[in-house]
Amino acid sequence: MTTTEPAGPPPRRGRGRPGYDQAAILRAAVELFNRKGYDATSMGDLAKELGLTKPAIYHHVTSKEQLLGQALDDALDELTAAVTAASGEAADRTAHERLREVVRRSVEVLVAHQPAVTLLLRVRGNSEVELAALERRRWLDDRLAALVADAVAEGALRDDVPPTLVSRLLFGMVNSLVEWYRPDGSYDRAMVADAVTAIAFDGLARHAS
Amino acid sequence: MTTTEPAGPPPRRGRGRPGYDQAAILRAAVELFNRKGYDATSMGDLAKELGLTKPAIYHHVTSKEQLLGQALDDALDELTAAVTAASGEAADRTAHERLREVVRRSVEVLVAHQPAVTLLLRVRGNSEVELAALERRRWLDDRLAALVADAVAEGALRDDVPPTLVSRLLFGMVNSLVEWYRPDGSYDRAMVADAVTAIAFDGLARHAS
DNA sequence: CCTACCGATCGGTAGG
DNA sequence: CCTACCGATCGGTAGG
Repeated sequence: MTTTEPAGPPPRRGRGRPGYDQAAILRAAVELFNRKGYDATSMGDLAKELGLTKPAIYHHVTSKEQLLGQALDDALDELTAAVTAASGEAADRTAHERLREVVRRSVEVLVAHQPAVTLLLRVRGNSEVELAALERRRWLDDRLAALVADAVAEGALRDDVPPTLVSRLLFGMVNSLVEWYRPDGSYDRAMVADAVTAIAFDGLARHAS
Repeated sequence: MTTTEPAGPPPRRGRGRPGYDQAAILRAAVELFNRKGYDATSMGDLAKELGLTKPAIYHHVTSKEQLLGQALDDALDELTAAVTAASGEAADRTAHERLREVVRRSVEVLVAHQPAVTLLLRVRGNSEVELAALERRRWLDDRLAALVADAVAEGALRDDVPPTLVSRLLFGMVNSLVEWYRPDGSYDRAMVADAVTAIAFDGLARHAS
């Protein structure tokens, strides 16, 4: 991880002019891409946001698409780590246990890396970069669907709904976090992870217990 | 409702040239907006899709933004009807019953009007048209959250998760349908509505019964 | 000579 | 419904 300073004026380095590094530009770009949409955001918008000129941005970055690609790779790396950490090395744990852990870890990644994941979930496949991201995302979806299928086969989950449908609805709920979650809002990370897990596995209805 | 002909070559009207009407152009536009994103779709793309020239499109349509606004209004009208039909006229039904019906009706609207609703769910607020749509959408979200709160207060739903959080996760799951549902796919409308309702209220876990 | 930038403008394309 | 265009703005780069 790079140092994550709070947003604000560019840090002064040495006695030169204020300077941004690649990471700071990427953060600002992702924030803008999410607020306005990738295509609706111009490099001029990004420059204005940073208080730079457009050419100054190209001193740090090779293209708009590269910024997108890096954000998507960040999100995909985190999600892949979450899925492989929880779903790999079966043996000693049931599919049901691994699925619960994947859900919890996914929520944590969504919350911790919300901007990048939000961008990922909106990708349409309009370029090579986007198509590559969609392919990695499909791989993740397949892993998750397989895990759900295992948990159903194991007898831990209801079998009156097709596993692929269960998987889509479950991770549809998880992914919907990016639409409203705000790190400074009323709910902290653990609370959201608990709520998602509880509702997904036990339902909204009041418990019989 | 206008006549909904299957997609295909433009219908011949009388002895003139092949002609599109506003509704046909709107359908094609919404399909493109969803496939590539609104901003990434040019009016030239739409013209090519329809086999027309760009100016020919402007014979039927006043602006790109107007096409967006009409699609968003369609989606919002349908969703508003679903919510008011199910949640209004309380008296004889519990909040829990009304909530279940809203969920079911919402799923049906999403499936029946998927292209327009998909567009709605991706709106970022980049223009007056989009801001107006977001405002109507917020009104719907508030109605849904109130209904969930009533059902919790009634004792029908679990009270260990804040009602606003429950509402967001529940309709996050419902709305995620637009990301993958295909009318020609393996699941029909009723099956999806049943699955969503069952999973949402009773959870993924196998029943004790 | 480096870094971090600027004013101006490139070739193309947007909506209309 | 087309050919022929407009004002503006796009992502990206020139020299200094």
